[in-house]
Amino acid sequence: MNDVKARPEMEWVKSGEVRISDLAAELGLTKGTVSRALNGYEDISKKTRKRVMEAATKRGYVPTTHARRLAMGLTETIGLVLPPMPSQPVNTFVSEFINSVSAALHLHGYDLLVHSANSEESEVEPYRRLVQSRKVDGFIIFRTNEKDPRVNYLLNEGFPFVTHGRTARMAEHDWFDIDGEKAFRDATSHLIKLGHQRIGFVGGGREFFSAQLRLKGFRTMLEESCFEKVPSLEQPGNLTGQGGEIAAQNLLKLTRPPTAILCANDATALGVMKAARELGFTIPEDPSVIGYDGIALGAYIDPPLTTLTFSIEESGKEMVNLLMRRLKNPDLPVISKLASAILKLRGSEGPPSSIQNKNMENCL
Amino acid sequence: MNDVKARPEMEWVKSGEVRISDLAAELGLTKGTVSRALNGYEDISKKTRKRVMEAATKRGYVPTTHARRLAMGLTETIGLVLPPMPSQPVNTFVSEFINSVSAALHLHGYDLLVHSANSEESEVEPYRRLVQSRKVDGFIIFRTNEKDPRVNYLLNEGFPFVTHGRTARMAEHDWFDIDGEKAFRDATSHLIKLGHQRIGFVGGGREFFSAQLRLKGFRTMLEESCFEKVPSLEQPGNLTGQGGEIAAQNLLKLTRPPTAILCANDATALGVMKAARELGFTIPEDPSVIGYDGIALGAYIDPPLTTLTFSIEESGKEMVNLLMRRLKNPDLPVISKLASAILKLRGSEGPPSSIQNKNMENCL
DNA sequence: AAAAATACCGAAACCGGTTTCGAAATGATT
DNA sequence: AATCATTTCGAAACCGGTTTCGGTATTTTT
Repeated sequence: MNDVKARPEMEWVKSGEVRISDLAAELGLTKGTVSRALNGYEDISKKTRKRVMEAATKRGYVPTTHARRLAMGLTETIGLVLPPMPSQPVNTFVSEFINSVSAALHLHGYDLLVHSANSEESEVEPYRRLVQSRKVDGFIIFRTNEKDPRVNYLLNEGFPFVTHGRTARMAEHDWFDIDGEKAFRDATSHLIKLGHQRIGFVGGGREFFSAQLRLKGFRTMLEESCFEKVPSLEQPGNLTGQGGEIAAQNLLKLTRPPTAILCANDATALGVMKAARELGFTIPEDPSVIGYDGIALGAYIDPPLTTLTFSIEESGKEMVNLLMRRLKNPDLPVISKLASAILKLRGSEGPPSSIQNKNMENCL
Repeated sequence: MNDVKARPEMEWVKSGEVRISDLAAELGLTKGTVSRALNGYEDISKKTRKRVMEAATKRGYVPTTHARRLAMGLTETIGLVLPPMPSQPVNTFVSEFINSVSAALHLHGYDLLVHSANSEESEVEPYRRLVQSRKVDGFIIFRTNEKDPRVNYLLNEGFPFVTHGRTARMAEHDWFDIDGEKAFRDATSHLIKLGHQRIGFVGGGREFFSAQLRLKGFRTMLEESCFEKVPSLEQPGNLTGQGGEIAAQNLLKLTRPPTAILCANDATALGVMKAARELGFTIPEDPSVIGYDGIALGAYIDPPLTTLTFSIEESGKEMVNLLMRRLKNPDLPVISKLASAILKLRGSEGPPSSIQNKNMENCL
């Protein structure tokens, strides 16, 4: 082992102060050689490589990110823009999702840049800025709308991204989604099997594709079971507790109120439960309530909220996989992945208190 | 207006493709001149500056971030490392906080880099990596422990950061915190005024400084009101619903159970309420329950959860202010800011069902 | 009108890495 | 031993900006 002559001023206390040129000078090599040694090029002798590696670890050399990225022409960073939040968000999806995405990206050596949307400007503005300043290599988009300006912009720009949720142009971009339609078919079927004959539905805004798909699942299952359509049992909502309250009031004041209410998400379901209580109804006997999202808090209320749940962890991982694939080869065909939600029975649903009609096998 | 001769190939469709050298060539200037013109240097004539600016906007020139940062020797990025999350978080603090911090940083031209902590490695490892690779200029830290390795590392490294929450070394670093002690004095006082004589407390882990301060506030107010100390009324918790359940079982099985239970956070309170229900107790008559965090969903449960709430928005803003100040001048003296929580009465507390002793003015 | 001051811009170094290219040193071949 | 192939490394260009310095061209001063 050839011991390098120790310098008198051995003050490498602070980390991150040693540059590649320092290493090179210390070893009597050039920057280029050190760089190649560190990056596993084949044209470096074993001996030199070893010397370089040892010196690097000893001195705690870590390449300066910006320099490396500039030289290599990439950012190794993925952008995630938080959509404007309701003043009081109800579910923890966002933080769990960020956590999962960040962890998955890290495995690939990527960083996560989180921006917040300024509600005063256009929805695509943050994306435009991020693209133009070349701060990111791609985007993770969630909470998609059917006609999504962000998707339009990025598609037009030819910039890589993956969405959580489908859009009208889903054939043109990679996406990951939960099969909300199937989820709501399942939930509806579950209620029908319990004996419910009148099932209400509280939806989300028309702009949310996912909410539309959930409604579709609900309708499909009713049709398959030969239920007649009752438009008044389908109430619009807005994915918030307040929306749920209003919708529930409308539903429960009907001359023949539903014996079960399916909600587009858990926040809505909580609003429904609150309104139902205030109107003197008792859950789950009358009416049953089912939500969607699987929020942890649902387990602590009375009765515990039955809900459709899915793995946010998995969502993040899968989306990162899709995005990494896209970045490696931009010309690959578009792919997508559909995961399913599972019905988590917790107690806010049950058989209807009075089984009015026993003619359940309508159309079988 | 001197119109630049239009080029035949006007295909600047894709944004982000024009470099400063392109601009310079087009204008017959040098890179340096264009750069100075764009950055408001005084040694550029009005005419040239105008020409440059117009060409820049016309061509949609945006400087490449990494190049600029490398040249200027800064990252304009702040790091935020997500602490390992409970598998099912109940509150939305993290997402709201990220949102607020990100927005505030953006106003200063800074980006937010979010990392997730790998639970297998040391808590400081992500910080070390971020520091060494020079990816960030500073950190936002939250959920501090009394003895916090992250704080120790960064202080030792002399690296800028601000914490949300105090630490044992709070005299050495900038911090922002909610005055949990005062908050719990207020809440305790409120319960005493309602007539409660036996008040239980469910705390957080000893490692969380904030939880300790809340306990202190509780004790202080009891002392001031000349209540005798009853150790069994102080239960440990872990800031989760499960912890609340266990603690509540212990409290409510006492021969003389408390008529009110103060909880270190809302998740705990939810657990307490659940356990109380299951044991046949009725809130708020017996016992009253108060939480801390102000989670939005607390308004939808039955009864709505009375809680101590504070502005996460403000927290984020203030922390960014503190950090920006520190970055501008690292040698400034340490400062801190304490904000207060307010008691949001929603219905889970009230007078005790049986006012046992009327000797309320104990020591006044 | 000559000298001095000022305005304005070009040239070049620099930030800290990566990568290409070619040359020197070493080893293999005949 | 001369020739050719390999191994190994240095030199230099490059990524895309910023900033310092110095030199004309233009004004202002005397």
